[in-house]
Amino acid sequence: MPELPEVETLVRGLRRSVVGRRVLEVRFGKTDFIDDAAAIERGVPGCRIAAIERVGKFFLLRLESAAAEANGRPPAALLVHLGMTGHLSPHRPEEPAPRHTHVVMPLDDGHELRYTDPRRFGRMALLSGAALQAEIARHGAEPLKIHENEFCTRLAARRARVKALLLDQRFLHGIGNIYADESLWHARIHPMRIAATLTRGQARALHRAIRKVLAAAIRAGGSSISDYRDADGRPGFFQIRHRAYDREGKPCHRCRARIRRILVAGRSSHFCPRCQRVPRSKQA
DNA sequence: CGTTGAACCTGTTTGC
DNA sequence: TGCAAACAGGTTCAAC
Repeated sequence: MPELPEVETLVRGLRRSVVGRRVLEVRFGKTDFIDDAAAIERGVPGCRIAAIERVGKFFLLRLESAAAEANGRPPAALLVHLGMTGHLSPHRPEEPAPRHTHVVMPLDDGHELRYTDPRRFGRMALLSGAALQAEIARHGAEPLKIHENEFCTRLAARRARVKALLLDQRFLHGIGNIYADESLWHARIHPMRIAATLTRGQARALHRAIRKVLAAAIRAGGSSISDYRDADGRPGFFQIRHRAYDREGKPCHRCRARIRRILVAGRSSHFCPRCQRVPRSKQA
């Protein structure tokens, strides 16, 4: 569910509601998606949430603790990834917790921060210092920050299918299946095109399309396909502006040809067979 | 380097 | 109607 725009929307909501709050306690349901639940149980209670950042599809809850400072330990951060079905938001304790609520953190303002995730493809880890740096370093550039020239240069060096590359978090950090398909539609590029064979103009168009799509999606509060909600429980609205994703058989908004769905990099890929021409060579 | 398929897990939708 | 298969916003790993 959550790609960069959804995580960004959630981060903005959480900044208003939980930054500055102190975590009183951490309670767990299932913990098989957590790197080291015992470390979280030990290290998080008593900490103040000093800041919340988004890194790709990750949340970074920066923690401040008097104990760590006194011992000269580097500040820790709680890293959270929502996987396919994760959700993170504050609630009143009297509000019944839905099924699959696996982490509950009561805060000093009477609310509790809950992590809910039916499939448990998400991830949570308490990291600091070198381990935190390493985790961030293994991922690629932020798609809204990378410069056009660098984007084009890196694309030109790769023989992978462009869709596979957009989904590769070491190439760009934060794009998932929805925004890959939407960006390729806007740039009029077939998902199976080999990255290095794109013309400079096409590469620039893709860079521009990614920026445009992500920015518009953030303004719309993300895409709600079935269950995504922001920190205040409201759905996003970008799904009504999808041009390719989940539109198999529906008319292309540019040329009315029927949107097709094929498998690329093991993922459903939606594109317009007329606007996004098949690679000359073969395939698709 | 790159691709494919499976695995992780639960829920919902689709097809016969 | 009912059950099984297919599919889902993600990531990782083995095998080729």
